[in-house]
Amino acid sequence: MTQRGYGQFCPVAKAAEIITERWTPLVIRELLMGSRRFNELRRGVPLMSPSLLSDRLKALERAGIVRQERANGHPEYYLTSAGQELRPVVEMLGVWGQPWVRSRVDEAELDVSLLMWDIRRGVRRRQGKRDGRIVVRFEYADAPRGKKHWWLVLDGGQTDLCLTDPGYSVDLRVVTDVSTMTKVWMGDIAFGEALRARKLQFEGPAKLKRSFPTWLSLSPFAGVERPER
Amino acid sequence: MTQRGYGQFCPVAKAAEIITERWTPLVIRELLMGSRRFNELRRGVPLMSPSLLSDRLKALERAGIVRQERANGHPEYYLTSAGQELRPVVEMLGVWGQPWVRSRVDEAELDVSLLMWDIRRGVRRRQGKRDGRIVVRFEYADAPRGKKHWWLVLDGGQTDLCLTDPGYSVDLRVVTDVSTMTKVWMGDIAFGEALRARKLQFEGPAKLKRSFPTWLSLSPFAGVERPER
DNA sequence: CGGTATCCCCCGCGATACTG
DNA sequence: CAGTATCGCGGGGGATACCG
Repeated sequence: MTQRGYGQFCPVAKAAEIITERWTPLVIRELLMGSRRFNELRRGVPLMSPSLLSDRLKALERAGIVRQERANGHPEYYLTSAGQELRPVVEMLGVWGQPWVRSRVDEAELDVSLLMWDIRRGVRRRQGKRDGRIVVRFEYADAPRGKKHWWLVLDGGQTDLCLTDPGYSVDLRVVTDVSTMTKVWMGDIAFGEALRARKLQFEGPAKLKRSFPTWLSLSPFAGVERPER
Repeated sequence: MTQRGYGQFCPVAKAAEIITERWTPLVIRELLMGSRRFNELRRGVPLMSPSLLSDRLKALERAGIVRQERANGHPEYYLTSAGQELRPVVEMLGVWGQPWVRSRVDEAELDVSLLMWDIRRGVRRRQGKRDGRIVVRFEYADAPRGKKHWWLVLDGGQTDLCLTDPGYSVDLRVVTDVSTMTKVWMGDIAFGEALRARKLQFEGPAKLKRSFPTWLSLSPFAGVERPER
């Protein structure tokens, strides 16, 4: 954004100088979503180069938005209170963007890894605790080689995501395609709707099939009303 | 911002692709503030080149945020309803930025023209109607040559701003410096405070002096609470 | 007044490799 | 895992002039 500033004292301008730099809103989004570690942040913005992420984190630190801390030897990035106050800004951005997104579901932007990473993050943990380990296997026929099969392992409140068979027996199989699962996660189509249209199939115990949609949490913007444009 | 997009389907990313491009938030701010004509917009973002402004307006039109219309022969730019829905975003940006601005009042960013333009826009019109024409002369000793004296002419609900004596008799003289007037307008210091500190002086009928602060409207963010950072 | 056209610089950022 | 280092290019955007 060649951010030399706008030369204006207006608060909108001053705020924009910092947080509307390229990638920065997305980095803040990741931090707001709870990502802490460098590579964790990277997974949320996979197309951003590591050096640029590093630059941005430093810029945000200088701006008083981010603070780096060490947790058992590892650096972690936290939002300061000033950073947390950006939540409404990012939220409004997403709320505004939701109808826009709906109008064009760009196939080129479908990204299984990103989707699965979001799903992993959103899983409501409590479920895992009640029923011991649960292993869900996602199968995307249309995903690129090496990204077709995903294992989501819920165990004792912890959630792991694997691209290689962790060896546990699979409790639930979800067979679908990237586009459908993305739309479901985005709130564009309802879970049951996808099932009925046979765009998404389930295999497993009835009880698990019933509870699955309750602990698979959708995008934070899935519920936003989307009036026609 | 080299806006090739972020390659993400997330609504925050999609929204950011459009409205966090360089200058765009400020252009939207100007439109939200009621600017309609091309050169009127330019005055709000004086450091932006006209070709770039033109580009951005077209991009915003393509994005469905702005619509160009012709009013008695002259092109005017309006926010569509999608564009108007950006008000909370820009507002939150300003509210967030206000404390940041306070911490550094960058002298280099003081701009009399911008300030006077903002003041002109904010003047509550009704006053002019009641009392016929009112001419206020602003005198900034520290302003650059040719920008020291400003005439604000309120006449029949219309407000004009001149850099050359329009010839009318002056009803009220305001003598101050750019930094002080900017701080007052930003809500950093109260009007009375500036008066008491003799950083700002008045000359004119007592009645007008009393009413002046009531129809000189301050920055939309003047009232925002600014906790220490 | 309301923009276009052009030119060119510069640096942001993408790519890739590498290190502690 | 958590970043740095380096390099090169592309094009964004600043400056300026000009046109309808």
